[in-house]
Formats: sequence, C-alpha cells, structure tokens
Amino acid sequence: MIIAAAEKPRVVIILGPTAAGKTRAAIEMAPRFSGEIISADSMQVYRYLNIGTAKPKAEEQRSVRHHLIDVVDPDEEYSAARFAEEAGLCIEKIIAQGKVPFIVGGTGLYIDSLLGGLIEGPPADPELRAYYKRHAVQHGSSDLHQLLHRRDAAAAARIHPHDTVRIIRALEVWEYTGRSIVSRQRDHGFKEERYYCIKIGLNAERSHLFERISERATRMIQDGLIQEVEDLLSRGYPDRCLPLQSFSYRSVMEFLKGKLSIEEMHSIIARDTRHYAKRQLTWFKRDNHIVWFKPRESDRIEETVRQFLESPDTRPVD
RNA sequence: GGGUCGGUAGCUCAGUCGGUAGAGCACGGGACUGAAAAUCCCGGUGUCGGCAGUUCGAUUCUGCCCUGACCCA
Repeated sequence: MIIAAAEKPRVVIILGPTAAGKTRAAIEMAPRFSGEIISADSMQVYRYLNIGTAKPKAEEQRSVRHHLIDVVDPDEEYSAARFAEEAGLCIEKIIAQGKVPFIVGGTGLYIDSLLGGLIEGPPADPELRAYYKRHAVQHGSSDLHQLLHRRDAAAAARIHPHDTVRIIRALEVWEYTGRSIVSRQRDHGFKEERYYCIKIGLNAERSHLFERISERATRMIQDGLIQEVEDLLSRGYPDRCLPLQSFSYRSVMEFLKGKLSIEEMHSIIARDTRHYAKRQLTWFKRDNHIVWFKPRESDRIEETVRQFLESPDTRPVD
C-alpha cells in the first residue's frame, strides 16, 4: 500500500515594517484567492486600540474576513505562544472551508512562533516577573544578571546584563524546569515547518518609508488618536497597561499630562515608529525565504502568490 | 551707525592655555524563542561661518568681511 504524504497546509504570509502597506496589499490580494486574513500584530489583538495601531477599518474588515483582531481587553495578557495557538486554529478552520489563510502583520516573533513553534517552556508567571523586576529596580539589572549567572551561567553568558526582560525570562525558565533556556533554544531555531508557506515582504526605500510613517502619524492625530486614549483611560484602563505603553499611546499620554506640545507629540510618535520599523527590518533581514516587494506592486505580488498556490508541494531551494 | 554676545555633526550645545574636536538626541548597524509597538547592544557621520595675518603648525590668537540675537542711537 502506498501512503501519500499528507500535504502541509498552504499559507500566504505578508510581512514587513510598519507603514509599508501590508494591510492594503492583504485586502487587495485575499479576495482574489478566496483568502481570509489572520492578523499577526501584537497590538491589533487589543480591543479599543484602533487608530494608534493602524487597525484595518471596520469596512475593510467587512470586505475580507479578519481573525485575531480585537480578541483581548487592553489589560489582559497576550503572548507569542497564545498567538501561535490561536492562529493555528484559525488556519485549520480556514483550510477546512477550502479557503486560503493570509497571515498579515509585522510582529516577527509571532510569525516565527506560528510557523516554527516555540521552545518548550513555562508560561509567564506575573508574580515571579514582578518580584524580579522589583529586584532589578532596587539593585540594578546587573545584580539580577549575577543571580542568573549563579543559577544558569550559559544563559547569563548570552544575555546582556542590562537586558532585564530576557534575564527575567531565563530565570523563569530555570525555576520552573531546572533547565537552561539556551539549551532549548540551541537546537530549536524555529525549524519546525508546520506549514508550506510563501513569505511576501513589503518594504520601501528608507526615506520613503519614513515619509509614510510621518504622514501616518499626522493622520492618526487627525483621526482622533487623542480622543481614543481619553476613552481608554475613562474606561478605567490604567496607563501602565502594556498596550498603552506602546509608542503611539505613551506619547499621547505625555501630551495629556501637559508634558509635550502637540507638535512634539507628533514628532516623537513618528520617531518611535521609525525606530520600530528599523527593529522589524533587522528581524526580517535574517530570513532569506522572504520575497521582497515595494508597496503598490500588486500585479507582481499576485503573480507570485498564484504561482505558489498552484505549485506542487516542493520546498523552494534556499 | 556704535556696542555686547553668538556662528563647531542633521539638531541642541561642550571643548581645544595653538598640535585639525566630543556629548545628548537624530541617523546607521545588530541582538531577540511564552512582555516583542517590549527589552537590549554597538557605531561619530565635521571645510570648527569666510578670507587674510602671526606661527613649524590656527577651529583656537589678531584683523577685515559675512551672518544671527540683543542693547544704545
């Protein structure tokens, strides 16, 4: 008896730095291939954060089915692991309907953990994290790094003494499993390959991208970003909660406290967004499976997606 | 017209008792495995306003010019 190898689910990924035109491209492409969109954006999962996260507008979300937008409240926790799990379920459902999943977003870690899985490890322990964070504030992050060094020297060697977030995660993994986070990372490398995918990268010339970022910041303010923040605060969400600490929102709160003029607020939002775009590009650059396009190259993108969807399931050669 | 204080990196400024200069931010590069729009690391990119003088050597001292702010007329 011959057992045919089960084909891996086919998914289309659209990724790239912020403001490169991913949303637009996705809304244009998905209907042509009877696709549904799964947002891979760590901020668009939050309800009520619409303008500042450049969430697709209501009518855009109606034109194509969207998933993993507005799934948690702003004071809830979300994580790469949860994303990978939920996005995986969405993919199953979409494929069961004979449709094509389009994963669209700029959160590189989310995309990689969906495609390649995360290392085995304990979930976040908020109390433990708060405890170590206090320690770092009182004694300095280097002191916390010393503590990690005593328990898990291999992890300490790979994590910078100032990188509090990673020091804490390494300690968390150590305490729950008694094993080093690095021994797990070493062989993992997001290599799992759960899906057969094409990665469409969207990017523009740096100067052009920066112009788009500045224009978008202007538009967000015109569209009512300040009101959005006031609404969030009046709903009772504390300004400390994670999504409100993200770049578009924290500057608005500084403005509301009178610490920034509106012009300063705009330029700081634009600056922080530029920095973010650069970090995203650094993340994506090391992935040589991405096929890069400029914004507005719909025809070429469509052609590439079509070839991928019609091709037999053979992995492209590196 | 006279006077005072300025002109140094993209911006704000420091500095050189004469040996061609350095901070913050911007900007560039990088890391990243359950916080990732988070967190962190590395990098100075320059006719020192212009021209002349003194000097072995001038961004630094002198003179003139240009230019900005302020003050007096």
